[in-house]
Amino acid sequence: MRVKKPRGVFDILPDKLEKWQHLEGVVRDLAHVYGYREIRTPIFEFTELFQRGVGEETDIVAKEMYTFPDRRGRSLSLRPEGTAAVVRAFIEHNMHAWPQPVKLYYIGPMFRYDRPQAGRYRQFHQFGVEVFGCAEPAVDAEVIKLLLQFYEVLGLKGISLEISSVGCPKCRNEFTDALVSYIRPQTAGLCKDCRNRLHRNPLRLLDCKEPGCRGLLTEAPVPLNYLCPVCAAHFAALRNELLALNISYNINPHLVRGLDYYTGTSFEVMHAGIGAQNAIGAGGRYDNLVQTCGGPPTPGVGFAVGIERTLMALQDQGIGFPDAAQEGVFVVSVGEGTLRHALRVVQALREAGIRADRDYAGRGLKTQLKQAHRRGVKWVVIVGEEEISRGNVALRAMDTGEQIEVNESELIPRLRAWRA
RNA sequence: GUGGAUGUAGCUCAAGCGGUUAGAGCGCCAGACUGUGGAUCUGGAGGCUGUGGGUUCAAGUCCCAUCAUCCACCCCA
Repeated sequence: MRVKKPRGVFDILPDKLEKWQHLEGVVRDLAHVYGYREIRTPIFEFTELFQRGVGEETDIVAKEMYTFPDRRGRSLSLRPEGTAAVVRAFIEHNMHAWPQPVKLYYIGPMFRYDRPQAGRYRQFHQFGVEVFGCAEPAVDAEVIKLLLQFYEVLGLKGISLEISSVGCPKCRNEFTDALVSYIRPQTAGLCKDCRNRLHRNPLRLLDCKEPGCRGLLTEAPVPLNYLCPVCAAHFAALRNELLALNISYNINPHLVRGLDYYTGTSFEVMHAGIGAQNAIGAGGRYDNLVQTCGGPPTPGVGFAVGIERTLMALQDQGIGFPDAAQEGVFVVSVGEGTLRHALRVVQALREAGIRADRDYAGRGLKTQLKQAHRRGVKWVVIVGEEEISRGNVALRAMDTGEQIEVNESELIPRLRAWRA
């Protein structure tokens, strides 16, 4: 039996990859302009990093990690998200001694052992930014602005931004107590999942899609009403910053992020039309994460973008990218013994930096032209016995069918002039 | 981990109630057209019908299992 790819992963073929490369270019340009520098961390880390960083109780760590022992029995895991590793690197390289804030971005594959579905894969790709060492709401606003501008540059419409604050651990504990005591008398009306959430992670009750639960929760306490004065002031200041940046948003008091490390600000960008997994980018503040991972107390804020989901959203809207057209030249040889001559022409073009290809087998002229046509090249150079005898080659424009004969030495300057 | 749908050529799909050599369109290769692409016509290659069992004289078709894909739940980007 043929070997097939594992479940939930995919190949990216050239046609598609050109879209990826365009998106990656947008990421790099934008991050650069905003003053972020790229960091690359390993694909795997000690399992403990994610247990401590992401949280042992989260589904991601509890049941979705690719975890395996290395040859000495240490437990390693493929990274399920990007932030924990960046935090580890921040600590390990003493970045707190760098000029603050430290602004980093990353782009690369992540791994989660989930059941595949629209917009969800076992190996997927994220681009994200992290800012360390500045607790100002202005930074929260900056990363949100960067996130939105990313979609804007790509041309994606129909996105919505939702923001909220889950508060610091102190506010969160108060809120959780209030929520549990509010909902406990009505436990019977909750769905099975929510009865479970009540014990494991009461916050998630707010996120339930069951109409019955939503009904019970309309009047329930929300984190925003339990913020301590500091967290409340931060959230108010963030709203002002967003206003200054002309960013429109919805406050979603039921917005809940799935990772334990979030504190305060949280936000999510959604796009309808890519299926049930409609979050295409999300993030928030994590002011305790660096310390939790063994570093000095350092505030942080960042986001992650799902690249596959973003590309899906673009496709859903029929947004094409600037065609990475098959610019280039196809060299056709005609007649006995012209293959060698065609090789020299191809080589000269390539060494001049012009994309050039040819037929290797000396097939018929018609066939070679057909090849050139199908490749979509704009120019064909015909190296034929007749032209060679005059020291020339023929240059044919495939779009107009116009064909002229030029001296071989003029070929490259001529192509260069026309390329503009 | 749970539930539903679907697996036939590279792609999109046919094949009566189980019946003889599994077809078509598109694509691919070639020829018509030994010096000119997109059109037309002709021919060719390409299949263990996802895989493994079972029922039957006979299975693409019915049954079971398994794998994969899609969709949804859980969860998340």
